[in-house]
Amino acid sequence: MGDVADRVGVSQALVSIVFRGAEGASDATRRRVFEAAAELGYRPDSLAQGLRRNRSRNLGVLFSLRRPFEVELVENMLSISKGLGYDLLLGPFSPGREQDDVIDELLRYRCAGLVVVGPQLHARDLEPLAREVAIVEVGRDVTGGLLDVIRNDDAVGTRQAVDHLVQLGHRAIAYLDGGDNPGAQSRRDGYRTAMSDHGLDGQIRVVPGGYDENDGAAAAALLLDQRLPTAIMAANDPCAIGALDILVRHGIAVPSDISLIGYDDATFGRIPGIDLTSVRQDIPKMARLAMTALVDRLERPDRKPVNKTLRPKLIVRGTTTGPRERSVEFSVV
Amino acid sequence: MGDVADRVGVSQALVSIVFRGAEGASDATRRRVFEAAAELGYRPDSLAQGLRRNRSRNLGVLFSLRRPFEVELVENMLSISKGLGYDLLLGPFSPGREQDDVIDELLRYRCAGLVVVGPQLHARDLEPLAREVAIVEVGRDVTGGLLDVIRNDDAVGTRQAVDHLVQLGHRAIAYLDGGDNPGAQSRRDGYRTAMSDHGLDGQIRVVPGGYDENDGAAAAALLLDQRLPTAIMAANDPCAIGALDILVRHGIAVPSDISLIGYDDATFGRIPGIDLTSVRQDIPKMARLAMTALVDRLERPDRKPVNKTLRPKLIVRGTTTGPRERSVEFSVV
DNA sequence: TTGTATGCGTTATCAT
DNA sequence: ATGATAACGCATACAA
Repeated sequence: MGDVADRVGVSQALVSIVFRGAEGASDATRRRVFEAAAELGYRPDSLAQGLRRNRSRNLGVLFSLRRPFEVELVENMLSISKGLGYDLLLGPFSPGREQDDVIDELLRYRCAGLVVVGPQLHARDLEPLAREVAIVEVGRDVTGGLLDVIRNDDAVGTRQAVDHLVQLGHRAIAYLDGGDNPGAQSRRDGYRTAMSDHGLDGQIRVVPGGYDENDGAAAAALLLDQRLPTAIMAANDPCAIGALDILVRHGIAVPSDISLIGYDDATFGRIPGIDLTSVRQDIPKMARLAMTALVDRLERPDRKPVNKTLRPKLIVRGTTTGPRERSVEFSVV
Repeated sequence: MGDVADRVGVSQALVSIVFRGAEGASDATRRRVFEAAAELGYRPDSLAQGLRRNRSRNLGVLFSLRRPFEVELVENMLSISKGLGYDLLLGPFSPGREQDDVIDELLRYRCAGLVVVGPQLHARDLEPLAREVAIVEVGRDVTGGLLDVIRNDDAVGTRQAVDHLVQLGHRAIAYLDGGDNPGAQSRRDGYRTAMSDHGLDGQIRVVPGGYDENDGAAAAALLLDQRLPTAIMAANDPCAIGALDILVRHGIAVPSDISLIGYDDATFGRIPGIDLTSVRQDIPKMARLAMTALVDRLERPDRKPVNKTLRPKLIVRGTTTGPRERSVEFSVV
């Protein structure tokens, strides 16, 4: 920065003003500073900036690189935070790097706020941290004390899916569970309650599964050993995809033999040929809410925690249709 | 840090020594420093550290969050860089953030070295930068001037795949192309040359495609309008998966009707039910080579550029088998 | 083994 | 509108 100042013949302070877009510099000076900077290939030093600024302009996000839903969320957050004038540092979980490690690294970079997406530790482990940094949880099932929470009404989502299937005439509807992943419990509860409300208690089947293709495939394999349902709901899209592959490879056509519904409806990871009926979470909106909640909290630390629940929406596509005749075989509870 | 020093009753410099693990502090002091730090919840400030150290301990990696191969590479690099004592900053491409922007942000954080994975700009655009920071390219088809290059012998990979299929009796082998993605040209060339070497010039069919499921599905759809081959090679795994879904949905069984081979063999994104025959790139090894090349260059800036090409390995799994009888129909060139 | 002093690049305060 | 100067948290050279 000194070089630029020398080149223009002004003080460092002025160059700083120009680069921050702060007031107190003539237009002529601004132009000359930018010119000189371009010629010298000058680039502001984020490290020094962060050090000097009392309140850091760094935000961090904890997530899993392997979950399309989270990746898409992060992509949205990246552009939003840029618009808000913050740097968003990525803190991916990876083999051997658990939540604590990632948080630690992010904090070393002076992140004043953290968005936590994945599951990992329980929310209560974050509460103490919330006194140190602003924390927003996304997609978890918690109602935090000090934490802001942006979540999806997962139970409503699975309920919509059940309603849809029942309306199509299905009764034997199996659920491929999401285990202890974020939102999984609500989704499972929503399925159970909805089935019960439709008088289908006897048809409730929750198959152990998870959030990735492996889990879906394993769950589907379990189903194959038993009497098949006429419809399957999966805890999320990758799970549905994994199940679908197993089904198809065993000669079971979707949707003519079995209807299939996923959850998330992330555009990334969506396989066009499959055209999966799925429960959509409004990812761009969740990203925006999370980032604004975080920034808002930084500006007003004593604001009372936000707890925003979004309503998902079933997107009907090509993997659901009415049950075959053989479904009658199951209809007797 | 001053707080810790006060608490223990020593100077800041000593605390610094202890935290860096440098020599010059008694064991007793070390213990007391760590104790005090734990009590106060002290955490070293990466920003200040980076600012003070002349040679930064920050590295950066440019990649796409949406490509499983690259994500897996990055996951490996994360743990490796940690072991080497460097921080690896993530610079993901995302909608609206092109290569130049990402590089700029990484450089602001004083990354002394960059690993560039994705395609985006051509290598010649990086050459000028290479005087400013150490740059390692991974997976590209370039032979750089100032840049280190770690790559896979893509042509050998597709050749192995062709050899395998020919050995099984296939002749009508179509190739779903990767467009202008990294490595795609070599893979295509390898296919062409291998086919030619087997006297199958007349069977060469390169279908326009790309590196994700969408591309694979679209390419497969094109194939469906024509006479089907007995085997399909895809430019990478997602492309193969996309094609597979289209095939299966049209009642074409894999491998009994058509054999299918992918490329990359990343464990992440691998769908267990599919059991795809694929050309494996040794991702952990590539990650290690890239990181060590980068660190090595930082320590010896004048070292002449490394250009390491790894040999891929065909992993035969469940999607390839001998052609059906009807393949005879194509066997007359 | 330990302490003192200086500077990294930037921002912010206070002058001018 | 512009300049001088201190301070951010830390690492390092040097002195003790």
